Amino acid sequence: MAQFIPVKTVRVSENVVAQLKSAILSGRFPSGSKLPSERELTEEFQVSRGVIREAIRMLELSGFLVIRQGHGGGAYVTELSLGNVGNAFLDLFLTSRLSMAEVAQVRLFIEPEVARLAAANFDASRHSNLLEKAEADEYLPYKSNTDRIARLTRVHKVLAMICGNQFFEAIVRSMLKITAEVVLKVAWDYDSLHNQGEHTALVEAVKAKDGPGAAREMTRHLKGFTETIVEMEKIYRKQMASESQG
Amino acid sequence: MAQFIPVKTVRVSENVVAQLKSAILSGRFPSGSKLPSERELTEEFQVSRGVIREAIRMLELSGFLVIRQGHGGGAYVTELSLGNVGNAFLDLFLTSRLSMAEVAQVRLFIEPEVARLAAANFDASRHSNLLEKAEADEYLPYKSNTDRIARLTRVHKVLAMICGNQFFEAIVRSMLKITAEVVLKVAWDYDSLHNQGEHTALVEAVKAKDGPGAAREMTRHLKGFTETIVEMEKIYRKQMASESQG
DNA sequence: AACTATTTGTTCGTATGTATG
DNA sequence: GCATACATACGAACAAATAGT
Repeated sequence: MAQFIPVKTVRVSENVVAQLKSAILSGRFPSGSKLPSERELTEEFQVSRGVIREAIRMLELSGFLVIRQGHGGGAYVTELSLGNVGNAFLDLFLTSRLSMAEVAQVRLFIEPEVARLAAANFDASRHSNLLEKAEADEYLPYKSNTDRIARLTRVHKVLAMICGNQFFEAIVRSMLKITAEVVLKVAWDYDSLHNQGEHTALVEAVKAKDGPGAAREMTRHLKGFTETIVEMEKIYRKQMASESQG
Repeated sequence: MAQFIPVKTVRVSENVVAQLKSAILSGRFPSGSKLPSERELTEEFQVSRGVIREAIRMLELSGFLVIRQGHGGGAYVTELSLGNVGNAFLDLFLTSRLSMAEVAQVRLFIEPEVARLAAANFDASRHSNLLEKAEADEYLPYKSNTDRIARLTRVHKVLAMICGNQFFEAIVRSMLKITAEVVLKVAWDYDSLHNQGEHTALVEAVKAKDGPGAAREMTRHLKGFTETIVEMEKIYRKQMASESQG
């Protein structure tokens, strides 16, 4: 006898999410196009506006939509960003599911390979400006701490982009995001992390398309502050714990 | 003159999300505890139900909450799962932002290292049963294709767990998720991917705590089907494209 | 610079579904 | 079976933002 499958009472908003998502994936709503307005969607789906809004909120959070208010506004389909995986990783770190020691171990293994690939893939005409500017900007005056961190991580980001593998790029950016979170909140002793010209040899090796050299320099560079950043995590965790008391 | 910063009109539901999230992170709502009911939250935050629901929906999607209906139901705080990053990666793949070639390149680089770490970290008393069972189950009869795929990936998952770094584990599981998606939808020629006993040498090396051997076996194993899986992606993309027409 | 139209943002009241005891 | 305590869903209204006239 054929088994009956238990009826999974699925939330209406989940159904709407699934339909909209598959419509987007199928190309019916290409990147840049606009979804029907909330009121039109209520008619098409025959559900209330609250349901539509929940669905849109979820697709917005996943990075499929950006919402604009007002005349000509609405839900616009957008290119998925590599940054989204970073948010998921950051949440794991925030809940102490991931430790900085683990992040550091992965960085030490992956980033030298990324540097090697970047060197192999380096094309002076396309990448020179980007890379040189990233390094040159590092020690220019900065406005805010956020700004400061952004500059110190830029070389790593650019290399991840040049390496030609977006999976690697997403991973690297996630690790940088976690590292930045800690450094920013601890706000302590940035310059023990980076000496002036810390990235120079690395950048030179990449520009010379010297893969092994770039990998070696990246390893040296990362080893230089692994212990520091792991120490910073302890302070960070304490800080978070005490903030929640006060 | 001090620059004025444009007033960013933040959504009320975003504010609620931020407050709830920080309350959870602070430990005020530990894993397993229950948030106040929607109606109570309405009173505490002084906002409407709809806003509360949007906020809860977002926190649910991020993996912080599970919602249960009925008496004694409500929003329960839950441990964040490593699987969440997998969803973000899968979305990137679904939107063609990521190719299977990129996934394969990362797998070939990372999984041998994971195998090496797993071998180094292997503790017979804790891991033997898990690992042996994972391998033994591979060629047992299976009920569904989903079931089938789950079994073929189990050894990889177990090794990622044993390796002792959850960042690596999250990455490996993400790559397996994408691979499984393709294999499942193409539903074609599973057995060209895995010969009987494909994982035996790998598992033996790990049990012998032979790191380099485990890494070598993993490399051999992955090389064996890299081209196949990249070919399968082409079929997969075509299939998706034609489905959206019909 | 003011007006108007469109669309999201937010609220409230109400009704229904679902699981526990 | 029934009461209770939840989430789920609906509909009508008004507020706020934004682009064009």
